[in-house]
Amino acid sequence: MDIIQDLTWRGLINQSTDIERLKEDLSSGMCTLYSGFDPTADSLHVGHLVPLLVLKRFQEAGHKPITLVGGATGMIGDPSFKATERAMITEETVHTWTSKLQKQTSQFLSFDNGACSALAVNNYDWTKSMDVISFLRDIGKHFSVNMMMNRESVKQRLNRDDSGISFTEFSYTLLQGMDYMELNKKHNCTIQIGGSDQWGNIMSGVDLCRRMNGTHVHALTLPLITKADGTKFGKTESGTVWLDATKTSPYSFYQFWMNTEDGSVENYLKVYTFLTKDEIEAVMKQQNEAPHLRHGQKVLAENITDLVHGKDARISAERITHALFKGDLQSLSAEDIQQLQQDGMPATHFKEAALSLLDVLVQSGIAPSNKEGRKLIEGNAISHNGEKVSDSTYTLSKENALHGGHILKKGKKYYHMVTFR
RNA sequence: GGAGGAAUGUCCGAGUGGUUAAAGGAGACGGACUGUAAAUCCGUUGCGCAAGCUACGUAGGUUCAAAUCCUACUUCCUCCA
Repeated sequence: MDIIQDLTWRGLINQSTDIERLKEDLSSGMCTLYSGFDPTADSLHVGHLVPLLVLKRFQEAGHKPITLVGGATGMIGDPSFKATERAMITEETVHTWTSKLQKQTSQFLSFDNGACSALAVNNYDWTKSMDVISFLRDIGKHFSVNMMMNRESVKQRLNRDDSGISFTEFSYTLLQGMDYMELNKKHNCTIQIGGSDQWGNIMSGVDLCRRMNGTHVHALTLPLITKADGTKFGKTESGTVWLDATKTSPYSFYQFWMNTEDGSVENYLKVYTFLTKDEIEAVMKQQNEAPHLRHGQKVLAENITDLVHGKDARISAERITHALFKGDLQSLSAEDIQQLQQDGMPATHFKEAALSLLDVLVQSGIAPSNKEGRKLIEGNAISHNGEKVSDSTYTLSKENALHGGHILKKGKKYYHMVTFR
């Protein structure tokens, strides 16, 4: 199975310029491809993982991947399919975020792989020194405003009667086009991949390469990952699922995948793991025979957590999971409790010797306010070391601890460890 | 620069002087059922134990009473030989 067949089978191809010619180019030797990541936050999230892993797939198939971080484009803001103008981010913040993303994107690729070694670039490097006149004359002349306005990605900004678009954001696509042209010229990069929302921006680059470099280059977009019911993917109770371990702990990350609904498991296995077709079919066979065992979810969570956080972190996450969901909390040993804390289970330590349950809930962030906390307790949503508690004057202290720790559960699956002085 | 229009809770969106902590929807959270699934059903969804407090772009004003009226400001949208 060649790389395109593999990607097709995984459902990873949404749109491409000339798939036949792309196949030819890929089979006739090493190709260079890139994908860009703009600093819109201080970390990437699970959505970004898709293009990142596709770069890896290409590298494993013998091609050269380039990760581009948008030190320049991040200052402008991509308007594609955004309902409103983005608030400006300060230059300093963009620089900080850019360097964080650079590290993150690099962890998935091999930079020591002979001709196929990955390359990491920052579009700030070739954009910062460009002057206005050159930009307008050399780049701007190749873009038709009429065509730009016809793009689906900016239509809602142009047509809605309560929003608009600034010249700044409208020009974004020129910068991304320039990136592709630049990488094509310097590194003979001939493929750009990105999410399906990036089609317009990628085409800007394809056109610019043709006009300025006289080269034929490819565009390949990946589908937007959604849940089985078509709703947005990548969010949990606590928000976005980040790749940064300090923002989303490996345990929460692992749990996110464990909670995948049955209808999406196969799709996610194809998109997010490097398991082969045969392996995935075997997993799905088991899954379909006994869905309640959640075999598919386990394989999924295990593979992705390994990839993003490493094996040790994954094993820790599994230990926590096993202790909390599989066993009887009361039977945990003192070592188990210690291990849970080391493994990174959400935890809060109090300097006091004892506190009421309500105070603990609020001060540890399990409940956002006293009122919420009371509601949870009265609503029978809180368990302490495995026992439901519905009395808000209940007090936690050394006396009712379990080997020095208190395991609180909110709802069905949110666990939090609390310890006292 | 001129003329007109808009700004409401997490989001969308109703509301044009009092019964409005603000309809409806989405989302979120909790409960039941389950398999840490989906679907379904029920409840909650500004803060406060409470009295009460704070909220409808910002700052003032009118009034017994304002999200609703007036003034200024800010931001956005539409049109202009």
